[in-house]
Amino acid sequence: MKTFALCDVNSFYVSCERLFRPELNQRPVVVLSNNDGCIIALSDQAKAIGIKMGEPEFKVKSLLKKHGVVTFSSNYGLYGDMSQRFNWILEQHCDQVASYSVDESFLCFERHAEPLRDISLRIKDDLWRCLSLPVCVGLGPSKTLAKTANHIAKKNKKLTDGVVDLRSEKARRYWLPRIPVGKIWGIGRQLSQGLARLNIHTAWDLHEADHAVLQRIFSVNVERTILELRGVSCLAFDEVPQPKKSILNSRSFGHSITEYQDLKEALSYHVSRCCEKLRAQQSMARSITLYLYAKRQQDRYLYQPSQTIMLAEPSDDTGVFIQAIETGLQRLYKNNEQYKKAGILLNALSPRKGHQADLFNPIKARPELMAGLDRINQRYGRDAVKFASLGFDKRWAMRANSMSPHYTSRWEDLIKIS
DNA sequence: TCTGGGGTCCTAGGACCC
DNA sequence: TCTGGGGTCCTAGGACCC
Repeated sequence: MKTFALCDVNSFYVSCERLFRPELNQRPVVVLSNNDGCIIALSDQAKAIGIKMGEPEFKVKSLLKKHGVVTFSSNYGLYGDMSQRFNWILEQHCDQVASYSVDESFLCFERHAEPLRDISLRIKDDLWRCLSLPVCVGLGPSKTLAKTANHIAKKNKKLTDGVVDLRSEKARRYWLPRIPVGKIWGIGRQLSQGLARLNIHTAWDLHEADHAVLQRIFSVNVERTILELRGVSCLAFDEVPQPKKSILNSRSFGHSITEYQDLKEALSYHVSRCCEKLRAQQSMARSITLYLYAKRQQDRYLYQPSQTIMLAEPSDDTGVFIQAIETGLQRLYKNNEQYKKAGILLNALSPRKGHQADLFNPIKARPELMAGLDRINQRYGRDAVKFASLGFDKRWAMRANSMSPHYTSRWEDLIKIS
């Protein structure tokens, strides 16, 4: 019998910052999103003050100040590196580890000598001892139950010691009626409201519901969730990450932008990042979409034009896509518009291997040039070599006013002990 | 004045075909 | 006044996740 475990780091970004600033361990700490916009990670102490996940920073500025909350801009270099180390430790305890996101991984146990609760507790101790990362572990016969168990462990750290096991019917009968249906993986706000109209309020109510009927009313996903709650595993383990089916890169600007040239530089930057990811997973793309965002009002962009361009054949050459930007941007650009954000989406991806060139419409591919570009930039840092259309002053650069050092990934940021 | 970014999957609807 | 049925493919948009 297979058992899934979900290991999830508590307040991951905050915990990464605290590793190098242990004096902050009992203090309220928050981490801001890109552009120092929203709060995307909070310590328990910050939650206790009443700060909420996802809130814009400017709205709680006075609260942060009043309680002396320590604020960080997000430092993705650091978090990415810590995430790798997190997985290395997990791999020492289980030979099947699948990273699900930067701060959580699924483990799959099929044969194990010890009780899984003991293994889970040891994983937890090891992560704390080696990386100062506090985690909770959820166990279950399906991924959804493992996720749910993890949620329960987080909400009841003292009672459960950070490990909850939902493999037995008895445990499910006890816990599922205590979980609001909206806390189940895959049930968001809309679905919770729809389910409430059918008098389904808790995870147990959903567990008991008729899956075929709910499939017709909602979708196959809801049906799958119900089966998973009953312990029938429907979601694959996916140890090897599947290649992405679309690749997106976008950023809000530090200040609004009106000039064509600045937009072109920003879009060229995003295309460069997208193409790097594309080549890293050995894919080619045939479709590129440019997005511009202008004027915000009450939670949404008023004006959000986009242009999709289909190439004659798939490519992974940054230069080819930069040319496409020019075409797209000329169609999109409006004089005097205040642009807030721009992005690039690559779609219609296919594996590079086995790619067949168009006999009648050849596009000059330069695989050696692109490979060289990637090698140089990996070694000497991002954009050590770049296309001229990226420009040189990054007038659109985002704000990041309280970034911590790149302790683990830049020589000059190494901690010095004197 | 100030509101993140990167993904996946599903569904509905239109175009098109026989 | 009356106007089929079935299928595929593509796109846009929404819901959800972290």
